[in-house]
Amino acid sequence: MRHRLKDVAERAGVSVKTVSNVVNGYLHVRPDTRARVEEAIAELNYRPNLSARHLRKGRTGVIALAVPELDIPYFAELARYVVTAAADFGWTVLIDQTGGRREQERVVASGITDHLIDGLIFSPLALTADDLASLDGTPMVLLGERVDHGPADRVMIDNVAAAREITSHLIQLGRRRIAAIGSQRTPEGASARLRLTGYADALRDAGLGYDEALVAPASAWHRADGAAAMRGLLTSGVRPDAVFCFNDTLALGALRALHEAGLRVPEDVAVVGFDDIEDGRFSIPTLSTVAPDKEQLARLAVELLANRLDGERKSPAPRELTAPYRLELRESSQTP
Amino acid sequence: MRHRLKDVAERAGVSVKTVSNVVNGYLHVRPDTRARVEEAIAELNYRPNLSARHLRKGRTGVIALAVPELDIPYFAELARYVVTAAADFGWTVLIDQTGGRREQERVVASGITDHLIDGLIFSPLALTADDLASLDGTPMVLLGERVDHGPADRVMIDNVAAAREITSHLIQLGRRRIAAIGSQRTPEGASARLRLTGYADALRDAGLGYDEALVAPASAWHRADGAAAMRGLLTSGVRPDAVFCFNDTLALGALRALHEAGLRVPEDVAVVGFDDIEDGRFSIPTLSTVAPDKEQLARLAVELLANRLDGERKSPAPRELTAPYRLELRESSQTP
DNA sequence: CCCCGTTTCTACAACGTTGTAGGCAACGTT
DNA sequence: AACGTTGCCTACAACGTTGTAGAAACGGGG
Repeated sequence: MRHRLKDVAERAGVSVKTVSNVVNGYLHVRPDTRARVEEAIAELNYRPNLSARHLRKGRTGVIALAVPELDIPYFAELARYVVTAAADFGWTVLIDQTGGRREQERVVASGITDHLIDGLIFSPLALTADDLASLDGTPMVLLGERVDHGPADRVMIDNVAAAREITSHLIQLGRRRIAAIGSQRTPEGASARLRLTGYADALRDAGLGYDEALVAPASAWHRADGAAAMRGLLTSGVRPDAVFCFNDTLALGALRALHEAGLRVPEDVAVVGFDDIEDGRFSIPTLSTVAPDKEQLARLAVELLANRLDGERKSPAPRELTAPYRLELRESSQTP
Repeated sequence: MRHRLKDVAERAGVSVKTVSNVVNGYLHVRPDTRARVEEAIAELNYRPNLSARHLRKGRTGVIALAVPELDIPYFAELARYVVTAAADFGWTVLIDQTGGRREQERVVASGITDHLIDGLIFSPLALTADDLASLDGTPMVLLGERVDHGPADRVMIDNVAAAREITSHLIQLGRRRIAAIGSQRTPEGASARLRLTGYADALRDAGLGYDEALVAPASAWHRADGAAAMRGLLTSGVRPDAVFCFNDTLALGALRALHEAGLRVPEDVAVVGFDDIEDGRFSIPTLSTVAPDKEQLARLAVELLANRLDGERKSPAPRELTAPYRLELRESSQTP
């Protein structure tokens, strides 16, 4: 049922290599020979065996994308763009979930890699710089904001500036007791640290004090965590008039908690998030947020990986690229 | 940098095959030989070349999951469960996006398949029975409710019964003008047809008439489509007191449109959806929905595929399995 | 002490592909 | 007419792995 070059060659009355040449678009094949081969290919419904091709060529045409969780909307949207961008390079994308667990991230970074993929685009949460250093040199691009990974190609957005900008927006609305949800003390919390820095910077710029009581931690960044953190803030008596949530799912959870508490958004409390996931465009109220250019992030990551693959031998210095972002101001922070 | 069996063999002073035997856990290897080989493997950080192994073995250890869009939460959640279930069988999952386009679905079903993957789990939207029949027989399991695919292994939930049950729930609330959002006339709309059937059945059971004006089509099932359809219903003057949306994203869009129109949910209009995506547990109000057992769906699909791979030669009759579902009743259909 | 079965290991071939080297015509140039 | 050049094609080897067949060493029963 499944045919090989040899079968096509016999049917077309040429050598195996000639068929290979036709399949690969080699120039010097007589038109009638080419036609005969193509006919045989069609008749047998021949498809190349990629394992064999890749064994021979040393490349597999597959890259992996490793993300913590696929059902976090931000990563799902990112995955979509990466798959699209990779297709432009003729690559297939193998998607891995690490669950954000260091052990699984190490497995993905070293194990799964084995000869099955040409390169890796990686959004690590828990991986340490040491882990990365111990890798055999599978070409890899980091996608995200972990700061302490040591030398590696990387694509990100300026988290500090973005966080500062959206916090300033809240200040310009006249809010003065601005809470933050999503801080993390663990080493995994690099995004959290950067966004917290931007938040604190904006407060300082405006001459507002930084109040520890207004900063709520969230170990994970799911809706449930955002709701819990918001409830905590409300019962603690700090009475915020605005909340900067470190991602959109946290913000959606916070909206829910505010709703349950009978508070109006944005009249009583303004809410902003980070990531610009689709849910935020349809939530009640719609969610103001930092919108990273995900398409650009994905495209840059794929291009960096392509460069790394081509120049593999030369191993140029690691590059860091920054993708743009913009503020997407919607109902949750606009007085109607 | 990257080593082969041969390198390990030379270092350990044994034959290539002995190293292979150690790697594959072959029994008859003397303990001290095994130890020596394992030491060499560790020293060289040897990893098998999967392309070569698979070329030799005829299996790749990779299965593909093809879904229309990864950033549709339902598919993202499903993908997560499939990846997890596949891991139990030692499989890596390659995720493909088809965009629901027939052409891309054909490519995935026949092209990408080529020797790179052992099998395929497929949520087709646009693929026809003819397309499927023309495939070479890559082991495949369909995941979803398309009815006219011809013989193929398949996993699904009973859409008609589920739609009927949740519609009946609305009727039991005392609602009488129950709209439906998401109907489709295209051949792709198999899920839509089944859910519409269940909706109509429930109305008939209750002695309520089926009113064409209460059924709103939606070409895609995104939030924006749900919002648009709901606005259409509201301006058409049919004044529904409940809406059954054929999936949760439609329902979230509908909630948004109702909010904009100043209508209260569930007091003025009750809303229910289908799929039980995470957003619905935190929306305002929280969303009543049909909750398919996604974990079970994924597990059954992977198991069917495993069976199909083992018994490939025998090619048993296609099997259809049904996963359970339950109603998840939340605020959007409960009078507080 | 020989025979036979088991354990341990090895050599070889093959999976399907493509790069390399080279052969044979046909052509244009000296 | 001899020459190099180009176009077209083929044979062979190699990518790294594992199945097969079988050799060598070993041990136990006659």
